[in-house]
Amino acid sequence: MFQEQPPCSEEELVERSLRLEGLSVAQLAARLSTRIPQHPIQRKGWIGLLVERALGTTAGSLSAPDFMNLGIELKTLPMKAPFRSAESTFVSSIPLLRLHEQTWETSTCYAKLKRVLWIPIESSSTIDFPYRRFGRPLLWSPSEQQHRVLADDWVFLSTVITTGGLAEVDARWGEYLQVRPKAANSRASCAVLDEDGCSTRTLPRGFYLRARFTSMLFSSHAC
DNA sequence: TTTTGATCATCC
DNA sequence: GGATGATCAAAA
Repeated sequence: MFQEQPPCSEEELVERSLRLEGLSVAQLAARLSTRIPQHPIQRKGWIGLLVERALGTTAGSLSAPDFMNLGIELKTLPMKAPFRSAESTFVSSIPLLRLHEQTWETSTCYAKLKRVLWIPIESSSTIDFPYRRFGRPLLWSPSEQQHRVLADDWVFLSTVITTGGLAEVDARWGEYLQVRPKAANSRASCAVLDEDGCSTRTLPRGFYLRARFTSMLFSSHAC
């Protein structure tokens, strides 16, 4: 199956991504000689994989930014209207047993958020899936203000988790970042230490960016 | 089985 | 309508 070679520079990646603007899902799928899954439920994550192939990502399933050599993470972003993202954005799984070894600066979360190539895609249910179009990509790094809030969120949530408070944490915590389940289903489990330091099991979690935040991010870069 | 890619479906 | 918790698919 057709796949682009990895881009050698940020400029090349941006140039390549700009060529997606205005393309429909059907058009990009045709260029990559692939078929669109029939059922909506089979399309979860499919757009992201399609764009990865179109742009030539290199990280595979590693816990690293998609373009490892460039330090850039790729995210498709469903937009229900201009500047209105429809969903939260998964950032990274939370390594519950090793989180205490990380700081914000060394975290896998920050590794992905320090530079992101956002590819907006129409997601309104009024547009048939194949006809949804890609918007103008945005190569973004957190502003000083955004960085401050993200760092605060991460430190706060991570501190609660590493001190055994995970059971209390839910998705309402955090201003820009939130903690939510990241698993095949609610019966999935992974190891974690409880508040007494005893090994137990819990639902795997991940850090997500709130839709409110990604909407803001796009409106602040509007021309 | 785990990590990636996310969106679905329900509850408020 | 929006946010939260649950879930689905591909790849390794």
